[in-house]
Amino acid sequence: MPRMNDALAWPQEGGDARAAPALSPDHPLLRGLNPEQLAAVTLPPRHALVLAGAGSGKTRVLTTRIAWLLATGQVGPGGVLAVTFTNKAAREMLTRLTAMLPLNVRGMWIGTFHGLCHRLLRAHHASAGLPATFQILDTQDQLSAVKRLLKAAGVDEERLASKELQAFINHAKEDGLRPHDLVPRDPHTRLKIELYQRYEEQCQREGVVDFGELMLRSYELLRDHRPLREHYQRRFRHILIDEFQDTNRLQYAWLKLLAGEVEDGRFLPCGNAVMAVGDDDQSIYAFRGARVGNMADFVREFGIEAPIKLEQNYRSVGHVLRAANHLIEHNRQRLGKRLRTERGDGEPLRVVELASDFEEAQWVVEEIRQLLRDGVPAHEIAVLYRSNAQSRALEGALFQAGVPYRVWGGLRFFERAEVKHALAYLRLLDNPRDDTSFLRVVNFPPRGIGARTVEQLQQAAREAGCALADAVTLVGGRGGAALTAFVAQLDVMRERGAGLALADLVRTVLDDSGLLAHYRGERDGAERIENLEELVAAAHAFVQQEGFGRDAPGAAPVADADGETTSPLAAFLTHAALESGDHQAQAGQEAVQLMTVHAAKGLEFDAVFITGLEEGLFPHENSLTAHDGLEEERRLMYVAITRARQRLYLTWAQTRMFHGSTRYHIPSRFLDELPADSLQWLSPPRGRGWGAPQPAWGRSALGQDDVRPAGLAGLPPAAAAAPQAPVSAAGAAIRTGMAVFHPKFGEGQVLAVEGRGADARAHVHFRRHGPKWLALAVARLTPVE
DNA sequence: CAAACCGGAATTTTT
DNA sequence: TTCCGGTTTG
Repeated sequence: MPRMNDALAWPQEGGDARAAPALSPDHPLLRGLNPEQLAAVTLPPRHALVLAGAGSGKTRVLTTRIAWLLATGQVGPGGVLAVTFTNKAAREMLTRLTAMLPLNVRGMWIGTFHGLCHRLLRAHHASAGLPATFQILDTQDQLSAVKRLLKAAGVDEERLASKELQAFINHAKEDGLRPHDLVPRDPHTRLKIELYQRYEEQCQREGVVDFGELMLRSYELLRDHRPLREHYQRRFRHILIDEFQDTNRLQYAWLKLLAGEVEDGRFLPCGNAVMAVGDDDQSIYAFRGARVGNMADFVREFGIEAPIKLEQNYRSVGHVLRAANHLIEHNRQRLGKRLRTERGDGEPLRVVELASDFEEAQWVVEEIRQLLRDGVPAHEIAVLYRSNAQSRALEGALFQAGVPYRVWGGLRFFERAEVKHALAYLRLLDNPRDDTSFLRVVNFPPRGIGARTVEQLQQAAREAGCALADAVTLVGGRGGAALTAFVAQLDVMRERGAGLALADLVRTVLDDSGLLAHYRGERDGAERIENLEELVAAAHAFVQQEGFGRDAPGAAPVADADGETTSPLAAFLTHAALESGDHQAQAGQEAVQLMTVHAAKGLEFDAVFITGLEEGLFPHENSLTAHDGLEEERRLMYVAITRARQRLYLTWAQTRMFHGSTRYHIPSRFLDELPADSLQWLSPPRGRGWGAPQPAWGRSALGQDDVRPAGLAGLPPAAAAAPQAPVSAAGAAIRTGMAVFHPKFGEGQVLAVEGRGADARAHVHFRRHGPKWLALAVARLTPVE
């Protein structure tokens, strides 16, 4: 336990009071801030809500605020609590802060919700009812724990899917609810509550906590231990939260506790100040428990008179912002905010309609090649989509064209199977009761312990009420012997590792466990071995970075910032669990970036393509049933638009492969919600057919780019796309791009041909009658020379 | 124990 | 269509 009277926080007590602050507005820290930013940075100590629009310099404000508070002696490093959602954001804050001020970063509480909760729980594990060695279950581990539980309870997957139970548990925790807080409305819910209860018992027995538990347990720790709570309430004079719109119920409750709430809505005047920074228009994580409503609640409960609005955008040109503002005004539930720029109009958004997802991909790639020829760096080009499945067509086209690209998403480093196996061995060294890890590697690499034996072991452990590792002697026969040998092997590893530096310990485990040997013998094992080598390197780097000292023995206790002790191994395991690592070794830096709109949040690019702008896809059909689902989709579109600095493309395709069959789509309603005079249709505007004044699709009609040489391809979409295989109808081969004649509709151009045989259909734009789908078996279409 | 086979599901994601 | 997980088969 840290000493409760720590000379924490504020300089008056810490004895490091600085000279009277230079409060003049020309203080070097304040240089270049606009009036709103300045107001936020220099606000006197009181609660505040900062509504920070996209690209408004939010991170700068947050970090400068902290720097300002420190530099002016209003608070010491120990008195600041700054919370983010991602490690990346926390890291960035720290980096920028240390660039502004010479600081001892180690004493500062800047981190993710989960990282900080973890820190609290480690420091006060006994009060929280946790063993000192408790370990963290990631999502995968949690699911296997749930599956195991269901099996033990004799509930089969038919009756209750493991994923459903997992989601149930997580949502309950996000709302701060324990099993006894839940009311069973029906038998199914009753079952889930019952299993939630048993899940908790299982985790407790095994000494593991899932992500939700980190949050909930530390909330309860503060709630139920008054001296401790008051200690931290006194300590943290300034609490800052980033991305406040993404907080869930529990996270908000946690913040309120630290801010001095004693009981529902009643606050102790403990003199601290909470600065919540967020953007309700960028709230896109309701599906994982985020509650935009926390912003309005915050205003009410913390007595905010007027939020500080950061509406000056430093990222995008006028047309982009106008489109974003216009779109988001279709949402009803908003705090209200309007982005402005001083960067000039720039060029209008380019809207393109294509016949199929395939042609969309082709078109995008052609356009990308032109951008590259114009000198736009590849990493400044992003292709965004609503769902991951859409990346396939794009990847195919990029690959064929030889354009280097990088897809975001997929498995992260610490989530790879081989890495998880290695980590499971390491976890068992620290905590032999970790049954999830035990089961993961008990027969991996294969060592003759089959399903039957494991079954027996689980049975025995259940009956004895002990961990699997402690039950091995209870299993007889050949299986029992193999199990005992396995546990003995772990013991040997533990002993051998005791005197080693972390990286050497990891290497020893890789060898002794047989993992390396196993993958060496596998055909596709090379990459896995590389990753395991990478793990050794990561352990080494971790020790260096965390300052554990080069020669610190693996098990030697090392003091952390608050005088707590953790072994390097335990710290490394935490690191692996809380920071799942990069998305993939970046295959070549200079690459076009492909990602979902969600993944693009917080990023910016010179040129952005938003693809798949179709009803059912974006907005996604599944979202329409959810409460406020459409508004969230619209916010998602808002996020997508505001990623672009200069040039923004919006594409949609009439047909798309969806679950293996072709689906016909109409354009997204979001296209209709954009200001027409900020759009430049590169294909015929919908509903106007060819009769309308030719807009077009020529270079001449394009917006004048005042920032970057335009030089875009301006291709006619369908005509430029690769011709499809001919489909013959009534003897004549109808192909994409071809001019055709129909006895009733007259002349037109084929935009797409799809299907085969009797089902073959063509999408034709007729001069007089607009776009039509025609069955080739029926329609009398003839090619025009 | 690995390969082969079948059925079902297929937004979005960080910790 | 593709991917995953589960089961069956060699």
